[in-house]
Amino acid sequence: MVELMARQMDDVFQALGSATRRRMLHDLAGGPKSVGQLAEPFAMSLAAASKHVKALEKAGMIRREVRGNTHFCHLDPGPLASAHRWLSFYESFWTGRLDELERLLREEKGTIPASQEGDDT
Amino acid sequence: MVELMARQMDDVFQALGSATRRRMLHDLAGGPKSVGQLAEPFAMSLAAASKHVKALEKAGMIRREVRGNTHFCHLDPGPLASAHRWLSFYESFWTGRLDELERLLREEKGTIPASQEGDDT
DNA sequence: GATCTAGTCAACCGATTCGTTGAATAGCTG
DNA sequence: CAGCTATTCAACGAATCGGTTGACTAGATC
Repeated sequence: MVELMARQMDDVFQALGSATRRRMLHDLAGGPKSVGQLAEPFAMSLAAASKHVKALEKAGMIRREVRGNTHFCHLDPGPLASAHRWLSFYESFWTGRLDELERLLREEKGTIPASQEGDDT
Repeated sequence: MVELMARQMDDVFQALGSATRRRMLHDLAGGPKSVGQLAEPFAMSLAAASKHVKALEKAGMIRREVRGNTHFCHLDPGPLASAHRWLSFYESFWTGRLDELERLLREEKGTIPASQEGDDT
């Protein structure tokens, strides 16, 4: 199941809404890193960086593997794929394929994807 | 120029980090809507909805056309395309094409001057 | 002109965010 | 054991967020 509920989508996009965390994800694309390694590029306390890691973890984009003293963070691309998929809905819009967009909108009238449904306040 | 600066990316992802605003974007995909029309699905004051619209506008995802009394909002897909493109960097990760990811990372070494630690195995 | 409608603005409030610091935990090392 | 390393946790403060209400502006309508 690739679709995430609205709440999880909130977490994912909110996590992505920080250059610090985007940079961390990017660094993680090169392979697993410890929290300390992730924190290194930034002029902030380790505790602050640790909170960013926690935010990414909460959003499901990081998987933590505690080995001895150090916590290794692995990138989990699932939520990124979900976000990408959510945005793809609008792809026909920026590629100019409005007919395709219209098809998507019509098709959707029957089945409501969770990623498009905002329910709470 | 498709790339946005980090600050603008922050605005875009932060704007997307709310189910309310995602719903507004989705409604806008069907065509331009007034602020009142965008606010209608939600159990919140018009002023609150207006703030959400402003957030989307600040992120560049909405274009406003004031005609007489009412403000018509048009979807501007540019920032969505940027976000989509940003996420595409990780696409090879979730499709399992790790070799492609590695190529992207290597290719990027030349173009990005930031203090990134090079750790090739 | 009076009034209704569409929307913004400013002030306010409670919750959350983003950073700090100092203390605590747990593993490694001499 | 003492002490270093890696990391979290708790408390705090400033800033921002998401909502409210009441006042305001501007266009439409009678």
